Amino acid sequence: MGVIRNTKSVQLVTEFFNSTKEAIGVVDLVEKFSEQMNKSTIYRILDRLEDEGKVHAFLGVNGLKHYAKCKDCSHTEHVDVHPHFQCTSCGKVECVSYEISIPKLPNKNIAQAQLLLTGTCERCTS
Amino acid sequence: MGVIRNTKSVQLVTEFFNSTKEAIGVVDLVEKFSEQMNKSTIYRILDRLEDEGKVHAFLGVNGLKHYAKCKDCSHTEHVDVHPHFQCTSCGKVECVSYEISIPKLPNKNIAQAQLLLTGTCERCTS
DNA sequence: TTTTTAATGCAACTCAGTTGCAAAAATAAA
DNA sequence: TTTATTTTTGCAACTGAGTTGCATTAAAAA
Ligand SMILES: [Mn+2]
Ligand SMILES: [Mn+2]
Ligand SMILES: [Zn+2]
Ligand SMILES: [Zn+2]
Repeated sequence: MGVIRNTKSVQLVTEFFNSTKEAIGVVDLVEKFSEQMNKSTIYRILDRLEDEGKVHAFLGVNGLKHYAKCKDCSHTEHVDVHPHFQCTSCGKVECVSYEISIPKLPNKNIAQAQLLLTGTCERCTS
Repeated sequence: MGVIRNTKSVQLVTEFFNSTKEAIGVVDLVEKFSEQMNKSTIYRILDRLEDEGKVHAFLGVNGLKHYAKCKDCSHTEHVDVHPHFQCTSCGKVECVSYEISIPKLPNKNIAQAQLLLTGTCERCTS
């Protein structure tokens, strides 16, 4: 497909995802890079990185799109079905290393499962 | 809290939820009742029904809010932690009777788990 | 360097969801 | 039943995430 070009903006976003294990919501990303690049550019870069298998996306509790770096994914093989955790206190969102057991349902063909866990993180759990 | 008033609009929405087991997205609801009531009214009625425990809400794959009737919930006790299924072919969305096993994570206090299953439903599975 | 093709900025747009406020309807009080 | 009180509704305008068309700019290829 599209050969992703190594632009200044792509570099910045890529570097950011390499520097953190946490997931980040689009709003924060747009804000974070508001001085470096346009809103549309971020959305488009995220799209590209996503279908290249560099990052993966999921929705937080509020339905806001979040992104995090992929570990062992590629454009052709997107092995990224793990739960995500969102702290209702500090807002931190992260990937959870845990195998989701996909329930078998009669007469249904379940292709994917998205599990979103909410609660309080290590820092916020008193 | 607020004593929910038995208006014509509330009746219509309530009757609808009593008539189906499927979940329905807000867009479809707004469309369905577009001749009977205003968009804002639907959203407000859904809010009220939700915190009265009459219906429960969750987000579909696209992040669109969906509603379905509650089985054993009340205002004080909202026992509604089951998975939801969304057919990627016909768009049907429904509640799944299946116990979600909430993973224990070290130093995290997990309060809630939302599981969204996607695939093809009975009718769409050839 | 020149040519080709992809990426960007910008501004305008879409669409789900919200809000303030005056009018209408439901319930409570008289 | 009539009147007073409180909730609900319609409407129109707004918010905020995400998208789009198009002209310009920057990468990569030739
Ligand atoms: Mn993840
Ligand atoms: Mn349900
Ligand atoms: Zn936290
Ligand atoms: Zn189907």
